[in-house]
Amino acid sequence: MELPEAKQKFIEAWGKLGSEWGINRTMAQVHALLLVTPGELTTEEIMESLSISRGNANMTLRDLMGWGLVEKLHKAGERKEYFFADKNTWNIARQVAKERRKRELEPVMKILDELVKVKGDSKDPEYATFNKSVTDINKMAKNVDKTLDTMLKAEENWFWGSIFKMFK
Amino acid sequence: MELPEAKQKFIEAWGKLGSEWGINRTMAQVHALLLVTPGELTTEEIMESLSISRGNANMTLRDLMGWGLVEKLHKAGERKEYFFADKNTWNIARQVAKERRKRELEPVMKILDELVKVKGDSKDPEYATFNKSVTDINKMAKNVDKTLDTMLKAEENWFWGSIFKMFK
DNA sequence: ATAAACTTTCAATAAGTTTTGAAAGTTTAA
DNA sequence: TTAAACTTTCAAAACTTATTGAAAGTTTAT
Repeated sequence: MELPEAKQKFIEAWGKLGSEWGINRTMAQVHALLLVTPGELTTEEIMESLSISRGNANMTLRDLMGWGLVEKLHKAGERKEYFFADKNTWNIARQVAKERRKRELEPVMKILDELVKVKGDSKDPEYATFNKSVTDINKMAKNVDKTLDTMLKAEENWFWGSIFKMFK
Repeated sequence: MELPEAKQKFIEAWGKLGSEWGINRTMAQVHALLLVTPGELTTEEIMESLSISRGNANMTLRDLMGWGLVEKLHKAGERKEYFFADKNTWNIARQVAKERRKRELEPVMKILDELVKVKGDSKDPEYATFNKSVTDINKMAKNVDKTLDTMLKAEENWFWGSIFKMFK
């Protein structure tokens, strides 16, 4: 397989995975493009390379910056803005984990905390079932949250090293 | 908060979380409904309870069974089919992890394995950048895969216990 | 065999999401 | 200032996904 075809495949695969995980396909593709590009790209080049409109490119880049996955660069004496992605895979994973925790896990945990407090007659199967499910899910959410917290602070080698020592 | 309202909130929250993670909202809601229901429900009751059509209920229940999260039950002397969810949170998490690994992680890993093999001139920044990103992501995918594998085989207490001992 | 009780299918439609592109806005150099 | 070079916005259109509901299919009891 030649390099340009391989890049194309990578961009497609990343886009598909993104869309299966609730991330807009184009956003994942722009990210993938920047990951396999040495240096920076202009909006123009991204539009061209992925055949997307100016508006789409602009919004997608904005979102990617909002996720902390892409940064802008101004070159001295140039009008254009250049974009590049942090290419450290562990940083990417942490950044995504951090954002999703904030945007999705935290709101759900807040609701679960409320629901765990709901009082009722524990002889009533309706109540007992509700309470058990909510309590169990709440515990799991807290475990996930703690683990993410550790991950966010961890160095990659230490993290996986610890995991595999444990699960040997 | 009263029980019916609390159930409603739980169903909504679960539906929202599902849709953010690439799982159809209705599917997550039906699952949530079954999680807070003692015993079983008929298609009719699910339709009624969530205000969805017969066709939608049927397909959603089929999907949930495909994910291994819900089972059918035939009661002796009755024509109707009854549905219930496994309420063990750890089983649910494992089941979801198992299916997503099969449906999403595995196909991507197959492509990454191909892309890692692509040859080129390592002096060429285009190639070097591509190769590094793909190789790094491939390694991370393999780490995730191994961890999931451990999780699938693990007992809940042991799993979290090990994780927290490590990350103390 | 028949019919009642139930389940499944799927074409049509609705709802939701993404993308476009032209117009408005901004910045910079001269 | 002005105008060129660039970025941002957003209403409309395209596309994607989810839902409906009626018709077809299946099962069971008689």
